Amino acid sequence: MAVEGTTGRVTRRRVQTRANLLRAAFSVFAAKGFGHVSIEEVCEAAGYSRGAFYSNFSSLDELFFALYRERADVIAEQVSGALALDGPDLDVPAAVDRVTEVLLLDRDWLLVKTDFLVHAARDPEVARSLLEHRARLRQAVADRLARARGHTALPAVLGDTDGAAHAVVAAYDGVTTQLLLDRDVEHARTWLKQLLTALLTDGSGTPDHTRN
Amino acid sequence: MAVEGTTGRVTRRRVQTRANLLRAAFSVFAAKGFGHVSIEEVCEAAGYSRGAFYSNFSSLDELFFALYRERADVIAEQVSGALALDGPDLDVPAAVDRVTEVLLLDRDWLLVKTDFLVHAARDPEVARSLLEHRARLRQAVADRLARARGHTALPAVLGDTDGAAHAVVAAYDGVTTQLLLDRDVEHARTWLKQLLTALLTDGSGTPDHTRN
DNA sequence: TGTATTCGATACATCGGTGTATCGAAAGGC
DNA sequence: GCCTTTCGATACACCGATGTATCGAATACA
Repeated sequence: MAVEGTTGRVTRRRVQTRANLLRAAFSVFAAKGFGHVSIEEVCEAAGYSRGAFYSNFSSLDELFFALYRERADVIAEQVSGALALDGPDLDVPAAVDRVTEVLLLDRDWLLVKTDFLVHAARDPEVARSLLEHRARLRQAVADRLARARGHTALPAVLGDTDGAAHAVVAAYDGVTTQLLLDRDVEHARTWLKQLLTALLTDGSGTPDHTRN
Repeated sequence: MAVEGTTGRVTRRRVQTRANLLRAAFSVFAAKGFGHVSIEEVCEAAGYSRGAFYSNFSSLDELFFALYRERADVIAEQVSGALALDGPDLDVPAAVDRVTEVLLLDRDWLLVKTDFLVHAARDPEVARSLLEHRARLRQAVADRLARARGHTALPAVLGDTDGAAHAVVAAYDGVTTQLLLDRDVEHARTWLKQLLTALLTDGSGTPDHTRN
């Protein structure tokens, strides 16, 4: 069944097991990667039988999708929060710091996120959904940049705030790729800050690199 | 068998079938993604039986790895070529154009490459190998930038040419991510050029964006 | 508390993929 | 051209995962 049209009954236990399955699935997906995970593995990790699984989801894809949406929404909120945190204008560098802190937090999430990316890259429908999600986040960045206009002049090459927001996302994606390989979160953070600084300002900052 | 220590005989047919298997595997991997591909599928696509497969490779992973290395080396050569193409100094923008052209050519390759990335992200051994490969490419970029020093001043935020090379790679990775989703190669190219320009110079360029 | 209903565990049939062993047929050396 | 060696196709046994059907247990509602 898995998909309910009408809510027959409220069922308290059900939401619990569903949550447990999702949580366990996250670990398993992060560890093995989507495509190398069986339904049974997820069930075992969660401490349920396959009966429970099929009662809540109709396929691994469905669970994976649900899992991604849930976590992605949480992250999006955190980012929006970090962006909106200070007053009506002011301090791009500080905002950069906060956002960087939030974005490069959990390696497991990056793994799952990348898995979802390659999944979306092969399914136009999923790709649309992911593009929209990215667009929303990017818009939040653009809005934030617009509010800071005048304090920090953007380089002309990127165009308006929208172009700059694109650049910010690209920088994030780029740093993510490297982080997935070298597993050095701290370095990734400081380096993302540098990159964003280079992109969003016209000069002066402090270098530091010499890494793999 | 699959792995030969001593070359018993030259065997002309063998190299042919091996090449055929690799070529077919590339298509299949690009279409379905590693982890959703069976040995049988590859064999069928190549027009061989599983006997041929096991005679040439010992596992799907081995084939995938061989496949990646082969293509990656080709790309690396092309990039190096594009970088070294003009005289002992001169014209960063032109080099950017050429490299951009080479890098964002084949979507299928980007798909396979990303699959390999997530694979490497979960296997430290593979990650090491991939990091080294990336380091070599990045070094080529750094060398090229060093040769252009004086013509175009780099922004101080990135540090030396090495830092700048890091930034170039990150920009490429970032644009790749977006391209995987929106499938717009032309836009990705022009945009990568913009990004690189923004990163490698201190000012003045021509904007153009308004995209998803 | 009783009872209708939902949830999830167990059992079963099935299917697709894997790896190996065997054997006929190509291909290279002479 | 013969004969040896290698390559790859076929056949087989096996396993793990899938999806469904059934049934007992847990839960909401009266």
